[in-house]
Amino acid sequence: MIHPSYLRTFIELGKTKHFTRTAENLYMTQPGVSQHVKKLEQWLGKPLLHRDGKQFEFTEAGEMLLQFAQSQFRAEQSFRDSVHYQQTLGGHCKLACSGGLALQIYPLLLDIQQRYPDFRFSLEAAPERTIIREVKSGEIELGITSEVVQDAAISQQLFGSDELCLVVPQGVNGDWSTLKELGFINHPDGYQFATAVLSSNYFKEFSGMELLPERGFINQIGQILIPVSRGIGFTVVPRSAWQAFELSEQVDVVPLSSPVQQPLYWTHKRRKPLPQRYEMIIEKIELQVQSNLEK
Amino acid sequence: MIHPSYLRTFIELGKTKHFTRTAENLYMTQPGVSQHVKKLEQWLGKPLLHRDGKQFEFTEAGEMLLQFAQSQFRAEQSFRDSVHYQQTLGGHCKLACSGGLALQIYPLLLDIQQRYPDFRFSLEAAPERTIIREVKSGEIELGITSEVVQDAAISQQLFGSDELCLVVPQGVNGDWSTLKELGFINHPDGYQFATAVLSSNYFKEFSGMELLPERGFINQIGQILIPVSRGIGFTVVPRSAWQAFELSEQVDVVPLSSPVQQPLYWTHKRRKPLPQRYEMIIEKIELQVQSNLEK
DNA sequence: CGACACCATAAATATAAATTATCAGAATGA
DNA sequence: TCATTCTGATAATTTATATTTATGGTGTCG
Repeated sequence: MIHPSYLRTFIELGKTKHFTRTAENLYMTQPGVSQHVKKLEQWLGKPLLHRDGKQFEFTEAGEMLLQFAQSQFRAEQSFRDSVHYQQTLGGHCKLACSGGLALQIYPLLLDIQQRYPDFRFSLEAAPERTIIREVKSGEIELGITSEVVQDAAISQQLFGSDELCLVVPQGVNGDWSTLKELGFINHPDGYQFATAVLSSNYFKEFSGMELLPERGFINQIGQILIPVSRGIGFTVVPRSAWQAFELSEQVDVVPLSSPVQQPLYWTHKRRKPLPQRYEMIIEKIELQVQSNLEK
Repeated sequence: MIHPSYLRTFIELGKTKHFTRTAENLYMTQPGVSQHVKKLEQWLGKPLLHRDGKQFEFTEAGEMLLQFAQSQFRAEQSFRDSVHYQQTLGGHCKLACSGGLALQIYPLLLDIQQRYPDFRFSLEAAPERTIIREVKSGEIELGITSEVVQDAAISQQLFGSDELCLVVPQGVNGDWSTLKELGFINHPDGYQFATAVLSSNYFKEFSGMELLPERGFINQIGQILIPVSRGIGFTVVPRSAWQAFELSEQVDVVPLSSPVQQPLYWTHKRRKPLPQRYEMIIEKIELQVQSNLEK
């Protein structure tokens, strides 16, 4: 890319149409202006001036370069302005969370965007492991996870919890034998969730997920409970996922003797403080999660 | 403005997130990368990296700079492309001519623009002197004039002519005494035109415009002939202006014993060859002017 | 705990840009 | 018409800038 001071010189030459006066205005010497123009011509590979002795006119390329140079300087100016103006009610926010939470959170984000159109949101529904990986890589800036991440590069804050629900087809009881017969509907976090719930509520019978027949796998949050509602199997999902299921009355939630709370952590890079624009989002999401617990 | 090579380095750092590897990829040394980043930070007045020992993350300003730098490079690339691609069927064409011709020419330009939307036209209707001045200053690139300009910076080519018409109210004869009684309706080129026509057709009686009463002055081409149509005075305009007058049947054109042809010259800067994009325009206008003569 | 990987800093060197000095052509004015 | 002034181009020199080399400190991993 060309040295911008050459462009500045050329812009001034466009105004004065006079080498010597250009030099004076820019506090340089006349040969400097000549050399700048020559550099620009070498760079573009085209003459910028029709020269006729000491007279000159701008060529087509010259006129175009004037336009371009000015646009580059304007772009720089507006960039510097935007850097110095801290944008707290706008900007690109990149988040990721579980599918169940995503269904609840997305409307909140849209509300914000409607009120403050300078916001732009990317919300990804993804499994825990993916979220953690993407936070570490910087693809997303703020994740919501339930796992505690053992990584010095990651910082986490507990802000709420989501109860894990054992969901069975309508009218089915929660006996171990029934569950074993039904079989398990798996999803990206299925093994982790099921292990947590079954090991503490069926500690006598449960001895590992490998012994339960897996009846299917689905990674669309809206669809995990469909096979359950049709009597095909049982599964374990966060309460938020069950609440978000449109046919929630066609499945039953088995009351658990020892409920399992799934903690919710804000998860982001430790060394990179979250930009201010996340403040409002965090506040709204925490409110939403608290209201879930009260139901 | 900042040296672009710093930006290039920063872009590479954005890709590698690694000083040493950035240096290798750009065939420079590691301290060079550090110094480039430092220069950029001094320039912006904000840190670009959250540093933590040898680890780092981009700050908000850093992310913004990455975006900006890439957009600057893209802009430069597309500029260079556009310079090397000769645009013959598009671009900004700046023309000026008399009002009468403007009325005829403007539809031609709009036809062209409809077919080739990359064109952009500025057509100014102006008096001769204005046209010449603006061609010299570069405000317009191509003018149509009737005068021969004695100026080494201007180049002209004869391409047609427009007949000057002595226009009187309907039913009025062209006797000198009648004209003198009617009085003159003046316009920007009125004295010049009238002097040319009257001195060669009324050479016995005519002895200067000062002796004719001036009944009005108007610089809108569509309105010059209105006072004439109402019997208020006579005037002299190019045939193109009379043809363009919507009430042309409400005025009479006096047949002249010695018709006066107004030459039409393409007028532009001598040292600045007309860009190719004017080719089609010139062709169309010349055709139009020739068809005027045949009427 | 030692070896290595990584980035920062300072000094030295290399590169690039500015100025000075000078020339040549064109406009200006007596 | 001819000297004078004004303007821009070029070459050589100086100055400024950027890059590299050398080195140091810190964190990481086996």
